[in-house]
Amino acid sequence: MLAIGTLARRTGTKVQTIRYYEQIGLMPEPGRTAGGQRRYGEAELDRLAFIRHARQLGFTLEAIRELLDLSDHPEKSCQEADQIAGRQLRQVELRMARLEALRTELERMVHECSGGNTADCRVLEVLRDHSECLTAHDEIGA
Amino acid sequence: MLAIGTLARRTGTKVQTIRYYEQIGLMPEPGRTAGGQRRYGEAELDRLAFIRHARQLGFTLEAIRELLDLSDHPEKSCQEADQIAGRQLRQVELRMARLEALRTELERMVHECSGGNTADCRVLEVLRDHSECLTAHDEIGA
DNA sequence: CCATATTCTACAGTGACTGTAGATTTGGAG
DNA sequence: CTCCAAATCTACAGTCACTGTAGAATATGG
Repeated sequence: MLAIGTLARRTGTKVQTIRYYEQIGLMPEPGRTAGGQRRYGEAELDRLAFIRHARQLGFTLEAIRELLDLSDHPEKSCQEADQIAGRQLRQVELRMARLEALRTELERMVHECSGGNTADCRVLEVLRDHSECLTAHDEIGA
Repeated sequence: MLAIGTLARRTGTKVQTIRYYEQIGLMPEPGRTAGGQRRYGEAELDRLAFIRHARQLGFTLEAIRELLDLSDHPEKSCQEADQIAGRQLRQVELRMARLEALRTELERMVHECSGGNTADCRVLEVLRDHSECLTAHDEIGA
């Protein structure tokens, strides 16, 4: 029987995060000791590891909820899981493309800055005038 | 004199976002009509455009606050602005490296999925067992 | 003058946690 | 068995950068 702290250490999760997952229904309500502390088994450890790994791959908790549901029903078609992963892949590719545009622009800003005073700072100048940008970077939160 | 909606349209910002920027002190309190509606001038338009552009480049509002402060004092050294931009560049590069690792892993997952049922779905299998990953992807929120 | 569009304030909600306060429980040493 | 420090408990507020909502007031064109 594993205490919540052990589970946390083994999966690289904060204790509060585990309780949060329980609260939103991603993790099941575990058994309790007489004193009211949570005790977990191996199944819960595996489930939490699954969740954390999916988070590391950038899946949202909603997507993870679906993946866990699929994983709980081995007779269901794999197609859905494949679609979720495919969607995630396309999102990652999109974010990379956007970041690439940002990188180019930032590099240019930094390299062109000659180090005088802010009156003719290249960094600030580019920020002031969008038309100086070579690449398009229209979305926020890329 | 520009109404808040005009400012919003011209800069691609939501009206509430402009009020939010005012609330946190990023935008100044503008003049008001007799009826209490906000009216802006060109200076505010420029300032908002600066903010939005910096947001598109991924700067946090805190970094933008510093950049605006530097921009307001043309006699200060450019060095600080350069450092902020450099920091942002390194962050973007880090995020790109992480996303690259994710992309590799997701691609592998999706391509190896043969389309049976979830019992032997490659996507779910990889999520279940971290050791199957070829690349390291340790940080969440990359 | 009136209808419609815009703006106002104030507050709650988002996602995915993280942090805090104050009380209780647990596990091991003596 | 007693004591103590570490871990855990609940409940709630805070983070970031917005976004959405309700209900009232204001502005504008016909």
